[in-house]
Amino acid sequence: MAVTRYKEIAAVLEAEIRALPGGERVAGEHVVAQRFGVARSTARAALQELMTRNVIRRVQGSGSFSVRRIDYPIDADRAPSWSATIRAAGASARSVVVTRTDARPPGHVAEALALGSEECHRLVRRSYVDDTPAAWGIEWIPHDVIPDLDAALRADDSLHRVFVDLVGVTPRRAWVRASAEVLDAQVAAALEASPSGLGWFIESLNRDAGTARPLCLTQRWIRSDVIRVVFETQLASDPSDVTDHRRPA
Amino acid sequence: MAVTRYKEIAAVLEAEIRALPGGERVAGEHVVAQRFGVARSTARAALQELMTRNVIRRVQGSGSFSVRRIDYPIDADRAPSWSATIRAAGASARSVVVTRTDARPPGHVAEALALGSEECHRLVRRSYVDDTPAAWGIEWIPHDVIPDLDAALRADDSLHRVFVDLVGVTPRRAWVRASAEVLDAQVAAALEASPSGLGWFIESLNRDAGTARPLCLTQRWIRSDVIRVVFETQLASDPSDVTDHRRPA
DNA sequence: CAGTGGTCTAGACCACGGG
DNA sequence: CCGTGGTCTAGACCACTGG
Repeated sequence: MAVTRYKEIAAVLEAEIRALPGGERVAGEHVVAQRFGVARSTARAALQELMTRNVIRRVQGSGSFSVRRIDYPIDADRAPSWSATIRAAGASARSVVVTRTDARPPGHVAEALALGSEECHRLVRRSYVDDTPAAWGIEWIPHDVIPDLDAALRADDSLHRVFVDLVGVTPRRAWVRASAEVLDAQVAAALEASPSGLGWFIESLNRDAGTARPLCLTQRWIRSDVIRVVFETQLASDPSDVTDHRRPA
Repeated sequence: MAVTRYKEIAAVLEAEIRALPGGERVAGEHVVAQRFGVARSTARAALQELMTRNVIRRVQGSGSFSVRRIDYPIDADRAPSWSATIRAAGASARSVVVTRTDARPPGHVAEALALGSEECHRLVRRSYVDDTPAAWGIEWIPHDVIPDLDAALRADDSLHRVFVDLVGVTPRRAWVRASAEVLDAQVAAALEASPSGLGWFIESLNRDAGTARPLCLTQRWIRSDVIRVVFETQLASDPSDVTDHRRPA
């Protein structure tokens, strides 16, 4: 139980920073070194510690900033909407289209969407929380679900709202597969995250609640320093929830 | 896109270490520094990088060792058994009882187990993968499910086997709540993990598959450098089968 | 341009683990 | 005891960001 200087410093700073709102500028390495009378590398160790604990975010050339992490709950009953989920947590959300092309999806994606060998929309989007890039990934959408996707997204940047308002369907999560991963270099760059930062990889299929028609398959990486993903999953039948759609065969 | 020395070194070492089986001793800081002709702190940065990427594990006073991460899938169909899941991944598994007491569970636990104000078993266990502590947590078990838990666990260290063989029930996951967290100091110590290491917190309820009787509520922390938890809220591998028992009302 | 964080050196002392 | 990793110093140069 060795008490080390940099952890003492980290503890002091953490208490101070936790009281701050998110996005606030905090003391940098040189300032911390001076204030506590240590070498810069020691001050740096303290700030790195706070970064791994998701207390601050550091941007080269710019500074260190306090972080407010967002809870992102995933369960079957919640609407599969990035913007609605983020806004429910009290932050601002937006998504931008990076590319929109037509492509043949990978085998298991085509299968999930009940496609044959035909192409479908391949939509690459980046999503933000309070103007921080937090998610990046691909949405695979069959052509017959939304013929003119470009026009639809000009009307509303929320894919969920496009489904509800323009297509007239109610997306619901059919299945989700998720794991925590070390982000590879390409994804980390797309998310403006530190290389070998941690994140979530989430793959999920949305179907229409009424007809069970496959609407959209999402493959998405999420920065775990910005988003705290929480799974709340009913897996088997629960007497308090013995409904027609959840009972095992 | 700055190429840095310690990342070059990390890349070289990673390629070498990935070819090794798990638990193998690898070159330490001083050796790496000599081999690549850099200061020890640079060699250290390379090894730290490999640690955050879950390529190696470092133990003070002992050395650096290659790591083989285990996949731990969670889904409705799989038996909720630590030992069975770990062994299915090709590693050795065991669990030891840390303490066994009677206690009143927290409110939401009592509710999930359909208990009133009575006490139940509070079982603290630590579980190992290849003799590395990988999981630690509490199992809450009603007295009427297993009256003499001590005796039962002397017969078999797998709680799942106790349920199946001695109690004659079939545990199945009813719900799961999971999130990736920074381990707090106490849990990190119990797992012999580095403080502020990363891990999973998983809370899950098991019911008997036949009667839906609540059997056990588990609150468990898992080291993410040893275990790669994968969530599959999946109904069936074949999408056409999904509609059978999972179609919403 | 000044200030930030990122990398790196060449030393030092310490805590810990195992033989 | 020796070798390991953990911490720490007091410098240095660099890349990047912002005004």
